Amino acid sequence: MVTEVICGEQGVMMLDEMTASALAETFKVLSDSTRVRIISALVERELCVHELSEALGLSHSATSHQLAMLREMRLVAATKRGRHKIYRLDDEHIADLFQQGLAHILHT
Amino acid sequence: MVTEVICGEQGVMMLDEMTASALAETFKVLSDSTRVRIISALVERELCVHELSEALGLSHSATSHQLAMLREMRLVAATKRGRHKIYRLDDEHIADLFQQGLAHILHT
DNA sequence: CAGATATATGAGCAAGTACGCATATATTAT
DNA sequence: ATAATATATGCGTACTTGCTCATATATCTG
Repeated sequence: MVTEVICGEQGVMMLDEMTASALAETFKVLSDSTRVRIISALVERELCVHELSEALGLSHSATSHQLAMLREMRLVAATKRGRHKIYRLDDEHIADLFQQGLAHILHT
Repeated sequence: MVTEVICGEQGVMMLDEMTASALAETFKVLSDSTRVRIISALVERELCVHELSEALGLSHSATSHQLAMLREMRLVAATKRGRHKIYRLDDEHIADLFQQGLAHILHT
């Protein structure tokens, strides 16, 4: 008699909650179109808040809030120049994920 | 006299909202630790709902809800086998992004 | 100095999200 | 047929999120 294994006889390999949370946290950054657009622009060159908010078509406040979030996650860094604050990408990983994700979207 | 360009004199290259939204939508899938864990398990082998919910430590309902979402996005597919429904990954891209993201997390 | 410009940030709100509960359906076992 | 098992799904709820508004700080201009 053949005992067919259907379910639950082998162990399940699964990422632990802590690592999964850290990973999810990283992807969360790119899960909003505003942040995706900010990063897409910063991949090209560094920009000030004013340039970003104009390109986004959003208020300075909204833009600044998102930049604050990206700063807290150490994905962007800023340098003050006069009354401007110039933002740049400060994490290779995010740019890589962005590029790979974009490539996948476009090849479909 | 040297006119130093500070801001706003060059055009800003930025992804359009539609493409950015599509990209964000993709990353949103991986922006939750439960879904990350489900995908991490399905990368190894196909699994039924019961196995997933046990490994997750979540209710069958919660697990089923997340699987429904992944199904709608065509990232997983299911085959009914008796009273079990066996889920498997059905999108190469997501597995790639997951792997790359994980590699980045671990090398830090 | 006063006024304009550039950015930051707390509060509040509307929309979205992830979970559990209750319930429904389908399949298998007794 | 009845009970148990496996999964799906509508609803309610607690939580999160992304924006605007109001306000604050800093810098530049006249």
